[in-house]
Amino acid sequence: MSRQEQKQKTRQSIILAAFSLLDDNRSLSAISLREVARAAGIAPTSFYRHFKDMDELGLTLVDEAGLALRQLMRQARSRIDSGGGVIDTSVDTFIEFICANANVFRLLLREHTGTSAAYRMAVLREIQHFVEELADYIVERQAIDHGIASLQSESMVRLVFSAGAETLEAEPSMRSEIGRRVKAQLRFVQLGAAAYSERMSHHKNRSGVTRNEAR
Amino acid sequence: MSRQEQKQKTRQSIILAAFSLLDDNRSLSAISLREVARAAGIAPTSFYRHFKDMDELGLTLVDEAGLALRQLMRQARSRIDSGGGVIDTSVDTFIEFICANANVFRLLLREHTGTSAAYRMAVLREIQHFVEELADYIVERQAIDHGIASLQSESMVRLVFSAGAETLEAEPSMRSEIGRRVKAQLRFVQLGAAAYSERMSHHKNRSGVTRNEAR
DNA sequence: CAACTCAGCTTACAACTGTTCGCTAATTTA
DNA sequence: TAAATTAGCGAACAGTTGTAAGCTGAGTTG
Repeated sequence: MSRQEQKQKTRQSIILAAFSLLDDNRSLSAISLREVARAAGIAPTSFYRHFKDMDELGLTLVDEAGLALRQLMRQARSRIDSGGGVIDTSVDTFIEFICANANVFRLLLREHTGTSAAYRMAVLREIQHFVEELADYIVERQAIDHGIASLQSESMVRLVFSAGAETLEAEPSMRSEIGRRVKAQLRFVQLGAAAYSERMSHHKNRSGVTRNEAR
Repeated sequence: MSRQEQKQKTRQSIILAAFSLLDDNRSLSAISLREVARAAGIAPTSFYRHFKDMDELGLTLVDEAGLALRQLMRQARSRIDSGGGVIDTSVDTFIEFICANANVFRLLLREHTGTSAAYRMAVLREIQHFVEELADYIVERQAIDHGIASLQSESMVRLVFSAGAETLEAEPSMRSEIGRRVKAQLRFVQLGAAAYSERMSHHKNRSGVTRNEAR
C-alpha cells in the first residue's frame, strides 16, 4: 500500500472514530483528542499528522454531515418525482435518514446551538443551503412570490429539524406519530402561505391567477 | 445575619456565578466545579455544602430559567389584554426577554439539544408547559378543535424558539427583521390551521368522514 | 543502493479536573 | 455557659488533558 493511501486510511479512521464517539451523550467539545486517538487506534500525538486541532477535525465532520444532507435532498427529490406528495415523501425520507445516520444528524443538531461559534456558523450554512433549495422548489411548484416562498421554506425546515430532534429522543415506536404530526404542521404552513399569497394578489388585482394545488 | 440566611446567600452567588459563565461559548457540561467556585468566591470544596453535583446545580439552573419563561408568558398575556395583536405582542415580548436575559435563554436552547439526557428532559418539560398554555389560549380565542390547536401551538413555539436562536446569533440591528419574519411565519401557521379546521368541519357536515386532501 | 521523507511511536511535562480528609471558627442549641 | 453543629477552608490524591521533543522504520526518490 502506498504511503498516501495509508495516510488517507488512518485519516478516515480518525473521522469514523470521532463520529462513533458522538453518541447520545457527547458533543464535539466534549470529546478529547486523546479519546479520538484511542478510538482510532493511534497514538495521541499521531493525530497531529492529520489535523492541526480538534477544531479542524470538527469542521471536517460538519462538512461531511452537510454533504450527507445534500445527498438526502437529491434522494428525496427523485422519490417525489416518482410519485407521492412532497410533504409526505420529504418527511419520510428525512426521518429515515435520521434513524439511519443518527450520529450525523445529532452532530448538526448539537453544534447548531453548540459552544463553538465556528461550528454554529458551519452548520448554519448547511441549513441555509437546505432552506434555499427548498424555496426554489416551492417557487417552481406553487406559483408564489419568492419572498413568501422563502418564509414558507424556512418555517418548514425549522419544523422538520425540530421534529428530527424529537425523533432522536423518542422511542422508535413513537416515530411514525411524530412524522404524522410534523406533516400536519407543514400542511398548516403550506395552506397558510397559499392563503396569504392569495390574499395579497386579491389586493393587487382581482384576478386570482395564483393556484395552489399543494402537491 | 443568621446562618441559614448566609447559606442561602452564597448558594445564590453560586447560581449567579454559573449563569455568568454561560456566555457565548460555554455550556453546562463545559464549566467545571472549580470554575464555578472560583467565580462565586468560595473554595472548590465548599461547593459540596450546597450541591451534591454539578448536575444538581445544572438542574437548578434549568428550573430557574423555566420559571423566568413562565413569568414572561404572564407578562405577554397582560400586554395582549391591554391591546395589540396576539402574535405581534408575543413575539415582541419574547425577543425583549431574550435580549435582556441572553444567558438564561441560551441555557435552555443549548441544553435542549445538549449532552445530558437529564437536562434535555428538564428543558423539554419547560417547553411543553409553554406549548400547552399556548394551546389552551388558542382553543379559547379561536374556535378550533383541541388537536389542531395543539399542533398549531407546537409549531408556533418551535418557530419562535428557532427564531430566538437566530436572534442570539445575529447583530442587534437585525433583530427587528427577524421579528418581522417570524411574525409572518406564525401567521402562516395560524391561517393554515384555521383553513384546515374549516375544511374539516365542511367535510364532516357533508359526508361525516374525515379525509385528508392536503397532499 | 544510498539518501531522504515522514507517519506513527514513546516519553515527558505542566495544567487542570473532581473529590477525600481533617481542621477552624462562628452560630445554634440545650 | 458548655456542647453541638456546620459553612467554609487548605492540602493532597489520582486521573485526565493538550502538546513538545526526539526516535524508529518503512516507503519514496535520486
